Amino acid sequence: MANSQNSNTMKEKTALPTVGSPVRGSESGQPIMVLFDLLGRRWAMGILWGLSGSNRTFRDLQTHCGSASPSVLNTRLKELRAAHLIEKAADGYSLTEDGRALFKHLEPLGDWAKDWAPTLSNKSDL
Amino acid sequence: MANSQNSNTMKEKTALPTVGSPVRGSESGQPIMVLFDLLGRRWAMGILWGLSGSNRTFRDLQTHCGSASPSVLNTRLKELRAAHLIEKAADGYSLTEDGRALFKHLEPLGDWAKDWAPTLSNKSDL
DNA sequence: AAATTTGCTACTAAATTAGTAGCAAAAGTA
DNA sequence: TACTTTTGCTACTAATTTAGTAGCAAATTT
Repeated sequence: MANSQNSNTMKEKTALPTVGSPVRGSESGQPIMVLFDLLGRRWAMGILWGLSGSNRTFRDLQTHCGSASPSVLNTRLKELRAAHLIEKAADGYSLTEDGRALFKHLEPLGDWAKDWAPTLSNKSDL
Repeated sequence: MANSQNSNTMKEKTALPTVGSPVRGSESGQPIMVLFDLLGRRWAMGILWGLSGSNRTFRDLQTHCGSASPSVLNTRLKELRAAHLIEKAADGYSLTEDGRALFKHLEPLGDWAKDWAPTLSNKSDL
């Protein structure tokens, strides 16, 4: 299959967030904001979530992520790889050590969200 | 000042994420994805972060959030209020109980990010 | 009662994402 | 070996979201 991505194929418009530089959503360039910029991009967290269970191929991720268009999915995969949160394994994409560590912190949010989410429909007053 | 926002002034195009319905970034409508959709929107996490220290007025948030344009900031504030994560107090916007609980889970990410972020510049190979 | 500050709304431009089509390399099959 | 299917993308246009600027009315301060 076409693994045509060599080191400098990424002709992105969107800069990868880096420490010390202003990122989308913050001028500070503080680590937490860099992280938030990255994770805030569409499908980013969904990908991490999807890979937490098992490795997945591109096509696999595509269907798992509902309807993610290949262009966005691929862009996000590149970014997450550049951020060393995911990597390519023999059987598809997988979380790196860093990615797994991050997921550990993200996971509790899932449980919290289960309690929180229902209140949206109930208390909703806007 | 103009508190012209009565219950149904929100003529948004973007739907507020709710449980059970597909959200941006996921078709599942699972709580965690609803949360991610909400938090993933530009400035959302930055606002929570900003309010975690102290209450802030609209204008205050604007400067704190770097350069957030009033339109986006206001949209986000409405969404976060609808999600019961923030609310209006006498001295500006503040986190609700839910918001504070969520922040408790988000906070550790800040520490983790401090260790992770530097590796971006070092290991970067894309 | 001015002057200033606050909390927005409105509008246009720029950036990001969605969505569809398609193709070359790899893998599987006969 | 030749053929078929699957995988991993790239390219392109349309739709949606965000940025950015201007401005105004209510509240607050002087």
